[in-house]
Amino acid sequence: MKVSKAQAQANRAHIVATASQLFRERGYDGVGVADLMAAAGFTHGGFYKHFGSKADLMAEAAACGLAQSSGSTADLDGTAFIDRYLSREHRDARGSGCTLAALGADAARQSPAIKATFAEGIERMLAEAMARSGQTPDESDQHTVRAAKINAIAQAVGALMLSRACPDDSPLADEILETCRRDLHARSSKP
Amino acid sequence: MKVSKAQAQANRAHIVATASQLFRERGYDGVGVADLMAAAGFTHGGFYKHFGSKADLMAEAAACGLAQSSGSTADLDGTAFIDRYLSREHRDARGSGCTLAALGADAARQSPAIKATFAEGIERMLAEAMARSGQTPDESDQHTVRAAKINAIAQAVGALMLSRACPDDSPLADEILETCRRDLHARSSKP
DNA sequence: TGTACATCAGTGAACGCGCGTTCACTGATGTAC
DNA sequence: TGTACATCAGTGAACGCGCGTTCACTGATGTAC
Repeated sequence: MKVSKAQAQANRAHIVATASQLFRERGYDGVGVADLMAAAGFTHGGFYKHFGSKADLMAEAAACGLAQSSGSTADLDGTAFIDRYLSREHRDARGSGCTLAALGADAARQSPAIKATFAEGIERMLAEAMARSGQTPDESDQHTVRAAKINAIAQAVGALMLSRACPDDSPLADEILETCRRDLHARSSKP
Repeated sequence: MKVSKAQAQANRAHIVATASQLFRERGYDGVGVADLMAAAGFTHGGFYKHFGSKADLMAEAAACGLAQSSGSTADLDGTAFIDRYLSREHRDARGSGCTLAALGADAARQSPAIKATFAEGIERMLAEAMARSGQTPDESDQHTVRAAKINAIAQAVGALMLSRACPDDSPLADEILETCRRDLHARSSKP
């Protein structure tokens, strides 16, 4: 049963979005092609009509996840972003959360193509963080602002990852989130 | 061919240490039992004379890696530790480097037993960081010092992970390391 | 101390299973006349 | 506009392969007499 060109394109996009979520939840090695296609509502055979290999999809899913997790928070200012990023809700919703924190460590073991996608994702998150903090972009202290954002992103991503590595009911998991949330607020208010 | 009790115990410890290194390099799903036993100098069949399952070994290897990566730097003061932790050498030597940065994201998808081991590892790294900074432990500002160390560890672990997620020759990979190194130095010198 | 036997760490073949990938087939879509 | 045919997204069986795990076997170690 063939399907219209527009439908096929929508199905493809849906597979990429589903994969992006499942990979964030279970890691690249934790999701099989058959798993993934079933989750998207298809049988596994059709996979190779859309993608050359699982690795190809991994690269596309990474790009999709990195674009979406930054885009969805573009409306927030710095303070609200920090609260949401380092919330228990975000920690417990890996599938719909930050791709950097969920798959950054996995990316380190993947192909240069995927690593390049992650580097672009970090640059985008950086650009958005700078836009969010409402700096005037007319000065040469851009350099200082960029450094501050790199520090903040590293701390936020690290805190989220470490919090997730703790058992679900661990007091340490909450302590890491709260401590870094307070510190990042203090840092962003007095530059 | 049987082997002396002492030798068997040494072999077991060697398998755990080898596993700890391989897991840090390739992730839990990236290393097979046969791989691992061959790397340790054995055939795969003997594995189950030492461990109940691969998951059991994963827990032991995590404990081993977390104990060793902190212990090996106990002699350094805060400044030297930061320089070593956020060096290119550490970034490029995942197998012998920090288990938190290499496997923290993987741990989030593993059993509560492994997560508990990681939480203990974070507590140990915290205790050592506090000892390293030479605070007098007689005050109730212990609380403030602990918060500062949590912030520093989150930032350092996040920076290392993000740097590793970038392509090998990426300027961003070095920039993240250098920026966070400078910031952590500034933070630790003026409390 | 010397001999006989039980133990058990390590070997290597074999197991079922799920993985990524391939393939012949289907049938609605899109195109040519 | 209507008819005939090529296209190709999606199906489901099948492929080889490597995984975690099991097992019968070996032979030096450790123990009992």
